[in-house]
Amino acid sequence: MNDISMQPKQSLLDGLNDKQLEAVTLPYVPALILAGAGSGKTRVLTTRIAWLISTGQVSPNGLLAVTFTNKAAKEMLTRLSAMLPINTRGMWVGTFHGLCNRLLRAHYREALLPSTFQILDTADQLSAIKRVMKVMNVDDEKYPPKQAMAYINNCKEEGLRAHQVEAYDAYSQRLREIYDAYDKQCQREGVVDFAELLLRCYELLLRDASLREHYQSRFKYILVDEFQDTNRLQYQWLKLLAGLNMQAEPNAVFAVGDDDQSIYAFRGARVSNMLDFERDFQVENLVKLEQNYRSQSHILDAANAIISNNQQRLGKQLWTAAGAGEPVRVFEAYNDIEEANFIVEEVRHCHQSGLRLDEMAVLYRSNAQSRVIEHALFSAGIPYRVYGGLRFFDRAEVKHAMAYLRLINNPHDDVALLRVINFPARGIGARSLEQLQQAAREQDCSLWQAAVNKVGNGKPGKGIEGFVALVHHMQEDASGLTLAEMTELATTLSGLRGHYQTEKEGEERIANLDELMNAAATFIQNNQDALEGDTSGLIEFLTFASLEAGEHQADVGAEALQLMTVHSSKGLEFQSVFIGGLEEGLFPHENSMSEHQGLEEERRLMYVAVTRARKRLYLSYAQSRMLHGQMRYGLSSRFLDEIPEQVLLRLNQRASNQNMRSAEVQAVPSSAPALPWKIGQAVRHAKFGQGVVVSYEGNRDDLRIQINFGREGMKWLALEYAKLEKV
DNA sequence: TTAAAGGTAGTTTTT
DNA sequence: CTACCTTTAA
Repeated sequence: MNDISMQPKQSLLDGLNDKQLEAVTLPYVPALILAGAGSGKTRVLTTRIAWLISTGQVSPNGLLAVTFTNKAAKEMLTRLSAMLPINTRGMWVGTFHGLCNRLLRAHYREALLPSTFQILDTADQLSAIKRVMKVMNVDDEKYPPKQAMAYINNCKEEGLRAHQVEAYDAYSQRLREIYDAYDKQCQREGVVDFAELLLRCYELLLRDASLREHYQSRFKYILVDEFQDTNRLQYQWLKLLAGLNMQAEPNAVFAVGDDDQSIYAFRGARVSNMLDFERDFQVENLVKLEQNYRSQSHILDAANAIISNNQQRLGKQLWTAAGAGEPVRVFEAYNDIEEANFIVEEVRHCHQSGLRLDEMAVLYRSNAQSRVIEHALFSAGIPYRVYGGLRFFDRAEVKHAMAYLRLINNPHDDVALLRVINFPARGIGARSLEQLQQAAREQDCSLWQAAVNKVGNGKPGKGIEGFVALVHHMQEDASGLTLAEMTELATTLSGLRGHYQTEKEGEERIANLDELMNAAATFIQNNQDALEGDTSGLIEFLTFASLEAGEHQADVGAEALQLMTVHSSKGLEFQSVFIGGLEEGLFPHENSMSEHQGLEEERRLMYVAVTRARKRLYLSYAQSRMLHGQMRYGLSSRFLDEIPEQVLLRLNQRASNQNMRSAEVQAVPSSAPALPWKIGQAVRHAKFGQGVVVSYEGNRDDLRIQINFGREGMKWLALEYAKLEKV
């Protein structure tokens, strides 16, 4: 079956450093690879797979490699194809969700799912939860649906079903009831949410011993990317698949991660899984990849210095063979607008001296910060690209078209039905929908079944009858068509196209519907051999759309400056990097202060940001900035103070805060009493240290002053008693 | 059934 | 300030 040469290709291992080589050629043992930023992590992971296969230690289908994003999985497969003369299609390389989906499709009966089961994305899930809550008569003021969704997802990510969750007070008991009812509704409608894919798969393997043993003996080698981002359920799943405590020897799990780059605790990631892994699997091979091939040493010095302030670390120090390079540039701006203008100017300089725009990135802690920067870039005529907008399959018109396709696949999919039963409008208002839902409840059936029971096969025209006839019509016409033709059918017959043609700004939407047809055709082309002859590939395409929502931004091609949050910069690298908004309260974000280990996560975030830069790094902050429609005065971020002064180049330093501002401040409070301190004035307090005056409250007799003390937080002080001195 | 008005919240995000 | 959601009115 595999006619691969048994001798290791020397070229495969060429150019690896000692540590990388050690990791790649580890024997059949559990291993933890601590891979620093820019240390060649992906290379080690893929070379390990290629080495295992080409030396005949395992066949391509005897290993499983799991990642978090489709991008990472795709990257791995591409590199593998380049290294090995094999067809990588069919290999178990994919995301947690993708692999679980694959397993559930293969064993849908054992998993108690219909063969047509569909996947709910976040928006679908929220609307499903709202529906459950309405049926249960839950007060959505007291129980916001978003919160209920977070509760449900958290439970699932902890591996807990409703009956396993502890709930002592009435409030959480109610949440538990919602969870239970929601799960039942999903089961009834044949849909699963993202977390369900994993939990369902985990439970299946736990319950079905023969299935479990089959996969345990098949996947002797398991490789995990970004291990620091795994949540509890994902780790449990891995342990189960590896046969930990079930076999004499667990399978060889090769976990690659970087505790210093763990920035997703807020969505359930547990860095502690790394320590647990070391203990649970009795790891004797901890390999640290510390040589960095990306940045010059001033940048690494800054990164190392920052991260060394964290207590909870496995410990690691990046180094480079490249030279010291340029110093880290620091700019203090008067306000957010000046900061943006500074960035624009520097980008222009770099660009003029030959650096491509897409070799530069502006990073920020929160999306709101991009506005001002975008404005400045737009005025300067510099092309830019913002990451993180709507993705292709998330667009409303695409979701509508997909809902019709879902109904062709399975009309009992209530989420899909509700999305389009009256879109385009066909006279089914809230009233008739209410009646339909009532009927479905009474007959304990899907909305579609209730609709059919009511109107039979339906007649063309308006209302529910028309809708039933439409879906029947689609289903009949769809048989025998290719996927692209089916998509065409769904968008025209439904009236979607017609609807957007009459709409003012419908042109782009029509273009997206056309693009969807292209996507369908491309999908079939790319998956020809994976799809069996007689299927249209509809189910597979629907799954693809849910699991891979596509690129974040539209025009990937053009050369443009890259704008993104620090989170979305993870894994990327740029010649020049700008990190803006380095102010207490913004970065580190004030909300993180009250979170458990929140500051350490912010620091890791800063570490990720700094290590994106290859040659040049700019750090900037503003003395004041517009936030929530209010002027905010902040101190510079503590992370700046953590960088040794000798690697910094301070481009400017303002003597003190009030100089620039006095003129403006005097004009603001017309009716305010004479104030001893101006807004923006830097002050010192005996207990809280240095801070900045932010605002006042009260009248002459009872005047209170708000001061931003940075790391001590925002304080209100009675002016009468507070002992303040000017700085 | 749509449009306008009002209210509210406002870190980070992949699947 | 502004984007988004819900309610309310035509």
